[in-house]
Amino acid sequence: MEVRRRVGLNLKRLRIEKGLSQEEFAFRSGIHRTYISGVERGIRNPTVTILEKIAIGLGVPAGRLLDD
Amino acid sequence: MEVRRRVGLNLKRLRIEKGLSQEEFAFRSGIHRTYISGVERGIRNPTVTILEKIAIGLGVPAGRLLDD
DNA sequence: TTGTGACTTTAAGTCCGTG
DNA sequence: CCACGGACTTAAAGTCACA
Repeated sequence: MEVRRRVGLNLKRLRIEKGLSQEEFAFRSGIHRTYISGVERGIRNPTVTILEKIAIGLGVPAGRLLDD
Repeated sequence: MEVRRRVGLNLKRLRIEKGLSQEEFAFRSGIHRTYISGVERGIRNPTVTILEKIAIGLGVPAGRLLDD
């Protein structure tokens, strides 16, 4: 519940830092746009394989997505 | 696929460092013992909420479980 | 450009057990 | 103490039309 929100905020922050829209990022990471939207809003509970895809798309270590 | 193995190895290493059996750790972290077994062997794809439970049980930040 | 509800398919996660 | 399997319930993965 709480960790999901953290992941979502980290993703959103890092994505915007990269200057990417959700749609652009979705394409880069190979995940559907609406799914990315759900992760950012903390309503999805992604698995580690999804976390890895997101991290690769952002160019950061996967662990960064779990930072406080 | 690869990230799962990493998580499993990290969990196993940290759990053994704590001197805990899978069963003891499963109880501490509130996860079923057979599931812990599967995560350690890399055949499970845990969600971030499970990752958090595991990290709390180990007393480490959740991101540590994703270390290389 | 993003949020949302609804949906089907796949896998997460639990519980019983065995060697 | 652990790997592993079968059967099961719940939730995630993945997609869509529309606001």
